[in-house]
Amino acid sequence: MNKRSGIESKKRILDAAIRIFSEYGYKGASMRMIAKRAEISVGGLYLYYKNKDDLYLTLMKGRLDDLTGKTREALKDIKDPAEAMRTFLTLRLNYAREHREIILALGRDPGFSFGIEIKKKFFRQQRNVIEEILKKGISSGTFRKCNTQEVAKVIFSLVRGFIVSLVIEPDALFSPEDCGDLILGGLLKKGDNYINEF
Amino acid sequence: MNKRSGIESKKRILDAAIRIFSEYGYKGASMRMIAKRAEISVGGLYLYYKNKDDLYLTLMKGRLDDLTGKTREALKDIKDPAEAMRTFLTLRLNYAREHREIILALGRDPGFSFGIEIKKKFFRQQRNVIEEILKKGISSGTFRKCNTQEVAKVIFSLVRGFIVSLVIEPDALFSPEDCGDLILGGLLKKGDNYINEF
Amino acid sequence: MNKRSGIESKKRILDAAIRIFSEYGYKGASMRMIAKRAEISVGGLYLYYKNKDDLYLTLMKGRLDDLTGKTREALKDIKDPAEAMRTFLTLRLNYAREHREIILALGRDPGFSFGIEIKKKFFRQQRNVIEEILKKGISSGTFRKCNTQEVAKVIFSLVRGFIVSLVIEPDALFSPEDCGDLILGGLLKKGDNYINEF
Amino acid sequence: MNKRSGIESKKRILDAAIRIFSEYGYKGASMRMIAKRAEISVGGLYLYYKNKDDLYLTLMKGRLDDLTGKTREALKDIKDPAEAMRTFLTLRLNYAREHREIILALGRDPGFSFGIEIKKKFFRQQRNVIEEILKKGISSGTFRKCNTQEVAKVIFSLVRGFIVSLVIEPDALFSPEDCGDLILGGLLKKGDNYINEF
DNA sequence: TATGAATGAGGGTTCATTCAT
DNA sequence: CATGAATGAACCCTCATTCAT
Repeated sequence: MNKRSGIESKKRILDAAIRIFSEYGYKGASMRMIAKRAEISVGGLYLYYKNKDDLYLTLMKGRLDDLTGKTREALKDIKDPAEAMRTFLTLRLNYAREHREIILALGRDPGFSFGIEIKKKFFRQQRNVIEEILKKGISSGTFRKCNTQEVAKVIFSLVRGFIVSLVIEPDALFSPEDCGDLILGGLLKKGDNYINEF
Repeated sequence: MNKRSGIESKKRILDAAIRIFSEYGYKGASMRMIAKRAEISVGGLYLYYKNKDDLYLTLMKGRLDDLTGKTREALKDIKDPAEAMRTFLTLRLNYAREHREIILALGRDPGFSFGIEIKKKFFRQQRNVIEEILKKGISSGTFRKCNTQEVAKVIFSLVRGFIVSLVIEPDALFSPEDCGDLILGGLLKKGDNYINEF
Repeated sequence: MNKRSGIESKKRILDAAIRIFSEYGYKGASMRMIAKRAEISVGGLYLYYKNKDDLYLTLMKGRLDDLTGKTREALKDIKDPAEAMRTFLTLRLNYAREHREIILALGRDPGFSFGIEIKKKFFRQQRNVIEEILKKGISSGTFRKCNTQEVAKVIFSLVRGFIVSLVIEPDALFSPEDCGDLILGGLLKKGDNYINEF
Repeated sequence: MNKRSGIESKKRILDAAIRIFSEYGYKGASMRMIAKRAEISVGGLYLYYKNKDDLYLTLMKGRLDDLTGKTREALKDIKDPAEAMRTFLTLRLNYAREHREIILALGRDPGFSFGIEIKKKFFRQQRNVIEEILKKGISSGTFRKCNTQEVAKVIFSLVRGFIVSLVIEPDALFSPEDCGDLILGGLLKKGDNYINEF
């Protein structure tokens, strides 16, 4: 029996869990797998987490709160809406790449309902951040008028899709710069009048 | 024992499977559930499909090929790149909404590696469609010059994200029109010169 | 895989279960033990019974109903209360001896609440049978007046104690005859006036 | 770490154990539960008792010896056999009610064989007490002649059944007085000659 | 072509017991 | 004396898969 501090074990488990969950999904991950990866016994897992759900939820909640915090932090001093949008995109996309596991686990089949609530909350927060940028951009005259709520959804979906690509086909990943260019400039040449009442 | 033609049974199973897989995910779905929904015996399933993987794969392959076909069909007579892009977006987004099951199953936890190949092929095809539109648009002078491969990825991610929303939070769904406006026109006001060398 | 009829398997399981439950108690018995004794696989158990509780309850309910039926049957044509009492005692005590398993399982720790209800119902029925005999005996003048409810409890406890002896110390078993003698005649010599207002 | 004397801890554990065992049965009780109730650590339990069995056995042995002592004490100065019988019954029944825990634990599923020995010894002692009363009663002419051994078993079973009622259905409890009346006087009216050669 | 009883590995979880501190 | 983290076997239960019918 390796004696370890409780705190250390808790962290080891969390680290192992994020890896396993992101690799196999909630259902596909087994407590035995997680225990092995955490180099702890099966029973040991239950010393720190009430059950599989608890482990999963704790995991998600913690990591998501972290990302939310980082997002707000990065944006708080940026005045220019276009730059803010680029920053958001860059931060979000890079974070996804660097913290593959959390983000992967996030997109995976939870299989139980409560888990979804935590995610929804997070998604709402993210969309709100985008919408705020849009509103500022419109009122400052930088952005055209648009349905901020809808456009926020579109941009958020874009980020979401990027994340899914992390799981399924990493070759589909794109650069934050190109993404920013598209979002800000659109496809059409300037002077083109195709766009409705944009 | 219900006497049925093999072909009919095969179809019944596929229909049942798509429903169950999309509702519970690959891991969460059980052969018993599928058998029950298909009104066939458990053993009967194995008469038509080697195993769970085989059933899942056959399912995906068939439905995805169908969607690919529909996409090419809808686009083949459209000349204007902007309209083609809007058509693609509309088709793809609506298809996702109308065939929830396939698309959900597609986005859900496969839990085994081979399934990914089929998906990747489909995704590649979809991206190619987008890229073709982009190239035509640029060469016809309608679209600005851009890295078509990268931008195709961005647009495809957007669609992909839309689909994930179907599972996780349907309130995040947006309209194909708003989406088309953003993609085509961008956020910035005309005349704005923020965009690099776009 | 041994192919057997469902009904046969169901019975085999019940037989195995009664043995295991009576030997180890509800908690002490494991589904694996029962499966092994029934010469079936663990999974097979669950083909016929939803879970451990279900198996236990089905078991108890069936056997208890059987005993209740037998009791009423044996008593229904006996007119003489003293003979009825002797018959009841003999039947009950012999049944306990011959169906050790059920009765043992009955007295054992259920560990879950619903099981108790079934037992209570059975016990109440048994006490009612006794009380009826007492009432008839009193009204016919054969028995002295007494608090029939209380005395029914005493006699029932006696039977209950006999049963417990089956588990714990079979040497403590006594003959139905001696038991009948005591209940009917008491310890005191005739003519003795010790008894209160009996 | 609470500093306590070994003796005090030992007692605390025993007190906790009796409560837990009587509430959940041997199998249903966990060492953790007992530790918590005793306000000691899990490991602490094993400082005083080799294992769960040891704890259980020590517990039973101690409490049973105590009851045996009390029984003998109460009876030693009573000359009249009828009164002695009433006293025994009253003492035993009340003790069961007042020390529910021990008695409950006693009647509960031991799940392992050694525990039975201790109980058997106790039961033998109790039966001997009854038999002595019977013998004295017969030789003094107060009681009819009877097979003392058998009748002792009957009476002891009665007590035993009373105890089981404590667990299963407390409504089935009866008063020591009514019980004494039945045992001493029987059901039949005086003058009745039904009883064999009693 | 079809059935469904049977299997057994593996899932989540608990718990008596040990041992470094 | 005392702690409580750690262990691992065993528990109940599920499920993909097989096969006699």
